[in-house]
Amino acid sequence: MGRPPLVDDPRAEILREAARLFAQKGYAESSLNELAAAMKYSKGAIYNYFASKQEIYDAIIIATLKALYDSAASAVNPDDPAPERLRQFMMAHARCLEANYHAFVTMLVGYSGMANAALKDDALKLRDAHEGLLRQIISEGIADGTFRPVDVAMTGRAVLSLLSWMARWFRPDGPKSGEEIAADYYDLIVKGLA
Amino acid sequence: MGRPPLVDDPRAEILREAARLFAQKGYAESSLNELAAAMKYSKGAIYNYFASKQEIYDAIIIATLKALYDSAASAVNPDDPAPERLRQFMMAHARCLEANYHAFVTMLVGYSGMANAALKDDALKLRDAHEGLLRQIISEGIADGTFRPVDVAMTGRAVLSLLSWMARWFRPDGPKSGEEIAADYYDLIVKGLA
DNA sequence: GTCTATATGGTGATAGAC
DNA sequence: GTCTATCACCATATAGAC
Repeated sequence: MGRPPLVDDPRAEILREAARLFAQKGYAESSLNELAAAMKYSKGAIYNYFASKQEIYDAIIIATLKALYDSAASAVNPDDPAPERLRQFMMAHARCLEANYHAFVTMLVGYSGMANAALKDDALKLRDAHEGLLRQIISEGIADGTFRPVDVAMTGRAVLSLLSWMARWFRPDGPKSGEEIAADYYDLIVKGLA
Repeated sequence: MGRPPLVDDPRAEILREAARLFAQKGYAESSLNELAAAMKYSKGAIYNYFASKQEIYDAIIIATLKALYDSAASAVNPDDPAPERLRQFMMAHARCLEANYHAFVTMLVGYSGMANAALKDDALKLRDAHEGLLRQIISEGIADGTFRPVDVAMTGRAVLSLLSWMARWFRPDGPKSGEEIAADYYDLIVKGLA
């Protein structure tokens, strides 16, 4: 039998470290030399787990989108009224961003070309599923009269804009937690400014 | 006397074409060969107007931030009530994004490292001035009772999140103009969802 | 001012020993 | 599975003719 890996789960470790690096410097600006140095691996070892640099990036994006959708889907309780479900959706997003901070930043700031067509398709499906969940909440809120008759697509995009942009300015060691910020945003979007 | 330039304003032309390229592929993924080819210039000619690729990027960011601040400052009429000024601010942002679409995308998606420390400082000052303008509108709206007593910094960030994220999904040839979207967002943020 | 040709360095990826 | 050594390539940037 072969020699055991140096660490428990090399693939996961590589993805974690790569996300940290990509978030800091951007995808193209990060070299595999840096990645190898940061995790005390050699370039050769990395290529034993991933066929290319692009494959590492793709894996980060897919895993993060999947985590985002799963967190939203499991946080939203279908039996609750629409406003409460919207709150659950937003809180889950913020929690997920906080838990996968570097991956979210990578997704926001990095070059967004996915090489593998099948994976790109998966990514789009996950994003659509996630946004679809949100739109359904808004639609049902309008249908039962708890929300004003707003444009569903536009309003969904507004909610996702607030949450997505968090990756740009949020800091894990900042004064407010992700959930606190999501709660503030929920209040603002539901009650409005006036 | 020397030979005249091939085009009227080579520097501006280079910046325009570079923004288009950076927006499409990202900063690091774009090469000066591509840039030169796209504008039927040679690499050597470009280096006559900019000392480095980084200098081109920096110039795009500074010019865009300046245009954004100027457009907001000149659109907001100090004599109008806070809600109307907020509307003016948001509409100006959307107009500016539409008019400088590729530069806004470059600013959003590109690698954000500015090499020149002085320029980086300028960029931060412009951004702060722009955000300060927005916060003042919100503050005065709260002070005179037209807005609820919300957290000013948080609310300002929310408004800028909506507008900034537009660079990610807005398409100049899409069904709605920038101003129409800004108007929708204004309604949502002022009236709320409920 | 514009071009072609070139210097220089670092990148992603591979080969092959252990 | 991990490493070192190396390849082939393409990038930014420069030099110098016109």
